[in-house]
Amino acid sequence: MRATVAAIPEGTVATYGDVASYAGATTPRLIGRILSEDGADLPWHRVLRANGTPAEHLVTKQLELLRSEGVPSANGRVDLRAYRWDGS
DNA sequence: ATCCTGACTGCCC
DNA sequence: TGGGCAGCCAGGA
Repeated sequence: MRATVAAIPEGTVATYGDVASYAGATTPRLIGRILSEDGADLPWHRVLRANGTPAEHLVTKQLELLRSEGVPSANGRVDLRAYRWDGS
């Protein structure tokens, strides 16, 4: 699972649901939980919610990091249609 | 064993 | 568009 998150290409993002699916996690919540505990060394900033917005606590920092990677965040959220990770 | 909480999602008004 | 509701997993009190 941690490997899955780490595999997310730069300049790309994925939803908790996606990561959960690719990583074999049974529920998205598990992803958030793991990330909050073991996500320190992972590109967690590339993981967003289903609507393209990051979690309240991270909004600022996450969008900043993404922006520096080439992922334009419009109006506090990312354009999933264009930057969503396809899983490969 | 039970209850609460949390970086979530999808479905249904 | 926006809000409510029920599943989900793990760890701590």
